[in-house]
Amino acid sequence: MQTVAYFTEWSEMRTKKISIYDIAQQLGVSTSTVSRALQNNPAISEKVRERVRETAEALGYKPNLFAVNLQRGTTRTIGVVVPMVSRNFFSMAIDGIEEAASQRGYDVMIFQSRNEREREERIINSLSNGKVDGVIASLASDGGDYAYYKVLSRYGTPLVLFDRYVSGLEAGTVLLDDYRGAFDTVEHLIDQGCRRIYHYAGSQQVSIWQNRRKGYEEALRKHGIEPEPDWITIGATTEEGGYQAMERLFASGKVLPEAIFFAGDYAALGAFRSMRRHGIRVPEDVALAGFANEPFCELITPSFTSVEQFGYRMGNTAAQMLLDKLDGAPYMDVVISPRLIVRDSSLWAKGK
Amino acid sequence: MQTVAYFTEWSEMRTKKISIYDIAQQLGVSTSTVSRALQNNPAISEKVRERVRETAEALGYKPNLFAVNLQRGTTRTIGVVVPMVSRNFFSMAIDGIEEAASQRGYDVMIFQSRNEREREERIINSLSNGKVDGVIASLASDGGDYAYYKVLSRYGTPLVLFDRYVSGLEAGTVLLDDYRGAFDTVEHLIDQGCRRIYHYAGSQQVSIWQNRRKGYEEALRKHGIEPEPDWITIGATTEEGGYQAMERLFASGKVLPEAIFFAGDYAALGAFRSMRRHGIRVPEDVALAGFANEPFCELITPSFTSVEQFGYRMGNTAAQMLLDKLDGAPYMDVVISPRLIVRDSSLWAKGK
DNA sequence: TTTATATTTGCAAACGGTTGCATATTTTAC
DNA sequence: GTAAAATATGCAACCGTTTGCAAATATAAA
Repeated sequence: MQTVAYFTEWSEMRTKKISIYDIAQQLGVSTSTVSRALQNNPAISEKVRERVRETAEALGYKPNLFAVNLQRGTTRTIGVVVPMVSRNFFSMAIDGIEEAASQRGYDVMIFQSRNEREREERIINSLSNGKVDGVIASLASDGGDYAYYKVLSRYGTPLVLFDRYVSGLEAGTVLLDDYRGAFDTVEHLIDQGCRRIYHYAGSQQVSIWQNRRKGYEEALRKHGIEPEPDWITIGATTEEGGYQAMERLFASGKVLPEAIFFAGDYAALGAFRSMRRHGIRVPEDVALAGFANEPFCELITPSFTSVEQFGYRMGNTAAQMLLDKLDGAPYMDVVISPRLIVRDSSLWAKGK
Repeated sequence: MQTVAYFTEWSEMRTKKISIYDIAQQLGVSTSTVSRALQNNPAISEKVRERVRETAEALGYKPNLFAVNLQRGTTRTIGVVVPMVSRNFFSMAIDGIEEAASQRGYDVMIFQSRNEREREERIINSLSNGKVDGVIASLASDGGDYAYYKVLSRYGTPLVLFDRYVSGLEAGTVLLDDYRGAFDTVEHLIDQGCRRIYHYAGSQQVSIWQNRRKGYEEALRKHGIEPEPDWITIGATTEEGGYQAMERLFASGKVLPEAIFFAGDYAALGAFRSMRRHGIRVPEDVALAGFANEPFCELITPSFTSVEQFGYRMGNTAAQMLLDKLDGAPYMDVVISPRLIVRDSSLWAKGK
């Protein structure tokens, strides 16, 4: 008969889920004994514990995590919210997070905000229902009001922000010293003899772009150079953004700067392409430095000077901090020092 | 008093989790009514449903997912197991998976096998306890016995394999036509006039490296070239692996090939570095082609010929397939066609 | 008004574990 | 041999929802 055939097939396919009840029954003990035995509770005699373990193994028992979580109110899972997993910096950070988490018996859930506020808000909201024990996030870049992050602290879900952050949130932070990275880079360009140094910056709503800009400005001032307003362009730190900005500069007919410091490598790449199209040489005509040390920086010709952000380290540190917090430790604010990596694209002096 | 102070502070920090019980109490109805109302069950009068919704909103109610999951036996979460999230191909795939999943209301958990069998086995085992509704995986590369994947089907957890797979598993697959990608690449090299074409291959335990090798061999044979055994080197498809292999070739003093087809871009990169160290020009002396179309391929000089794998598409398709399977659809086997992208590194003819 | 029929709601049993407390059993001490 | 202490196990409540079934209330038909 049809039904029987179906049933047979089905029951062959998957073995019934077995619970502590099944073990208890088989051994003629209570479920509490089984539960305790499985947790190695010394209240249960070694003999019984051993037999329970054996039958559990034999039956292929796996605890139902939802029952456990429901009871314990904890998930041993952390949520990670990043703009985009496929950006090298973030995938490195996730690598570091995953490593720390798995080492300490936690799982990792990944969510992408795709730099959209609304999406990030949905994610954070869905994360506040106990799905995860804690959250690590790098904010979406379009700035504004991040009040929705407060639902996390309201529901007692710890939060660690890395890379991009905003003040006023109850959270631990793992930040890069963006100011310093920018400062060092610009000072290096000045060392090369450049004085008219432009800056391509990201949205000033976001901490990291703000700080890089400040570092840029103050490095100039330290060396007696007052940056003029039109030396700074604000735009998306994407290849497209950099390309368009450069094209506009060419179209304007203005004299080119001696160097440009880009707040991101991809923007630098876009601008570089535009320069090449116009026959401008790097670094001989214009020196160029980026930020993030994307893998392509050392491979492109000329290789790009950039700032290493230590993504793996940042992610790993953020995860450690979150897990420590879950163990009762207080929040911390960690600042990681970036490293300027000088390559060909900024060696203006040499080009002379 | 200390204790009181603590308590006050604490109670200010986090509001008590509120449950349907609280709503029920406030409204003087039963929890079943609330539960049904929240699910828009028509058995509950519109009036009551409305009031329940309102108070739920007012109280900031969020359902406890563990209770729901425990009851329903489903998690709306899928697990993803990849060798390494920071490899471009995989982070693109994860991007695609996350997109498909979030669109259909699923969450994504990420696990890294780091190409270690033992680690992968632990992950798969932990995934079979109902933590996720289904699994998408790309196998760890050190080959061998993948029997541990069978626990998934035994527990009724659907599985979709992408990129790297192994036969004999009950699973859907999303694969690249690696054979075709290799075949096209090698034929292109032959077009360029190369005949002594070497191949740097990955572990022959793994489907993708096997197929790329086959594609290589058959393309040669099609054009009347019989590949000699020492034309093929097997090793890790990493920068280091490629570099070392190339150094060994130099050390051997043998005559260089006209072209080398690498099973991976990073291996090609390593070999390229070795060549540069020895003053060998690409493509004039030796043409070179890789596989994966890593972002650096188009940026390096000379730009690298490679094969695009459509990571985002593969991940997205795998996720769609898994979610369809969860909705009762059957497994499928999808094969995606790669695209050869010819760049400077393989233009041997031009170099002549 | 009474009875039959819808329409609403509540009771209580799951789901699969954990754990405080009581009970039963064994061991030790007197 | 009995009381006290230590050890080993079980009972039952609980975590927060869902849902089959019964009960209560409202509506319609007779």
